[in-house]
Amino acid sequence: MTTGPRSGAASRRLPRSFFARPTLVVARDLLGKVLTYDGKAARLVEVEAYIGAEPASHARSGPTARNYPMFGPPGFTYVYRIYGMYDCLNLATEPKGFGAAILVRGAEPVAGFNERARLAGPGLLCAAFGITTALTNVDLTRGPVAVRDAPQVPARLVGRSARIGVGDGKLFRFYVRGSSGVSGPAAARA
DNA sequence: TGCCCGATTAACT
DNA sequence: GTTAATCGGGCAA
Repeated sequence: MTTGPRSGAASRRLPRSFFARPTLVVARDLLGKVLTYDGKAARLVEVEAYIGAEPASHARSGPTARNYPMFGPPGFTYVYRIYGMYDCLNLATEPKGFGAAILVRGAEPVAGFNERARLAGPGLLCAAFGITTALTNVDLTRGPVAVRDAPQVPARLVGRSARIGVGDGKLFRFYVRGSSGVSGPAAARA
């Protein structure tokens, strides 16, 4: 996999307790962690938080056949299809009576991808991984999709901004400054 | 049952 | 900056 003293040993999955915290804290801490699925691995560099019944969230109208993982236990996936053609991966957070999840928007390839793989953008990331809505509501602590521990990104490299494609001014987007795995124009990566 | 539109992306002008 | 691709969810009727 990666180089380093224990390169062969796969790092451990993040435990349920990692996700069972306030969503904004989980979002910030997810930067630098490694998403794995189907022999592929990528370092997370851009995420967005969606918390409760705010208008921008799929949870705004309460639980439905699509969004129910947002209302379920922390540490499960929520995958939805957007514009009829792209899938987006979310990670449910917080033990709760309201819907909350983190949208995985960008990552840097670590292993298992071809050289041209592009993971900057939620639709592209899922397409590169092969993640589809069939993988919604799977347990990150036991299922085929996992998030593995890795060193925290230093605060000086963490950017925060409004969410992409969301009109409100909430600073719920977190990203790694300067990373090629961050979506959007250059200004959104600085 | 129909209509509108979206947590997107790429390919235009 | 604008628009097409493409379709299921949510709400009005």
